[in-house]
Amino acid sequence: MSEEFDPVMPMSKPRANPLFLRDEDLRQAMELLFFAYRDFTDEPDSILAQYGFGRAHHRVIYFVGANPGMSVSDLLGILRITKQSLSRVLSQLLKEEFIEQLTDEADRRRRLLYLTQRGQDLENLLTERQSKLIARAYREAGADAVAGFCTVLRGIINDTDRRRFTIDE
Amino acid sequence: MSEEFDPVMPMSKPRANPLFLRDEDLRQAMELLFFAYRDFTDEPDSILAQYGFGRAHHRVIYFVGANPGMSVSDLLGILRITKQSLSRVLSQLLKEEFIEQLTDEADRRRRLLYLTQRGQDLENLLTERQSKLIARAYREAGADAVAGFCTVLRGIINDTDRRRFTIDE
DNA sequence: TAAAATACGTCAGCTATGTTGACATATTTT
DNA sequence: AAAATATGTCAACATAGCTGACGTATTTTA
Repeated sequence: MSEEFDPVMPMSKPRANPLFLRDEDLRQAMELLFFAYRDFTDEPDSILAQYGFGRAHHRVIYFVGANPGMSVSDLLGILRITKQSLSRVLSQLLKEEFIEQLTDEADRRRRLLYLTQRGQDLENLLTERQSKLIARAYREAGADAVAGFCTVLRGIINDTDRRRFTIDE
Repeated sequence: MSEEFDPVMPMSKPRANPLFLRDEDLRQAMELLFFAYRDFTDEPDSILAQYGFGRAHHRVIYFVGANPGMSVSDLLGILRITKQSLSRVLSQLLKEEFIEQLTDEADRRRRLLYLTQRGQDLENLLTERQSKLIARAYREAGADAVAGFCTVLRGIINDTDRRRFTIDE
């Protein structure tokens, strides 16, 4: 039953050309994603904890910061969680004045979301930390690697959300 | 999207380094990671749900599958959760015979973890799905992009765990 | 214009997965 | 013999998902 694989899994670079994909290469990708995502969220998580917030609050703050005036249903579509789940964190953020919502006068059913100054400050703090991590990795890797990084990640994302990311720029 | 503020331009070296990192590029990276990780875990999550398992079970099954004979503390070190958290999922997996543990005869305090046939079957199913997603993205992106993808992700991972991924050319 | 659909919110309860802290047991190291 | 290590367990708690039911305001549609 035990396959006698290497316990520490030394992995090698995918070799060139006709892109022959070994199981090992694919496993490496999965582990890279696991470790990178774990470390990517680590520092924000500890900052948020000081505010009594969690990663769910971060997501809301991040996306509202990136898309000021987005509606609640826009946000639900991005996060892919239920409105009941969102409600819990959003209510907190509204109550503690990190986010404010204004009725859309063009469709008064809709509530448009904005960061308050407080929310903006927290967003800046969180994004700054993550930016530094990414920026360092980007600089060390170089422009070509960055392009490849983006290309592969886009390929992992479903067709619909992939359209959020244009290739040019 | 608002570009009225510019919280984090990496202050370091406006070098001959050709990599101009704009706030927008860094935000794109964060969003790519968010969406990719969300979609990467989506299909396994629904398979696991049919077994009454969650993502935590997947991690245990995955890493034990990749490192047969690893100890409980090895696993704790990778997952970075408390032993109490691990205990809950590990106990379930032992009880339902997806994992078995054998006492290490060289150090009888240690319990070495292995997948049972059942565990192996589930691991195969889950890994197969994720492999297909990654393989498609890899093939569409090409070998150079794949290399860049790995390089950047390695750069995001902390120094210690980064050593798991050696580029032995 | 009445009915249906949409956008949003809320109450209640459940599950999964993380946390601390305390304590126990077996085994190995000092 | 004492200390450190590896593992396990009990209890209590928090975060963040989920389903289902229901309510209200507003817009769209038949």
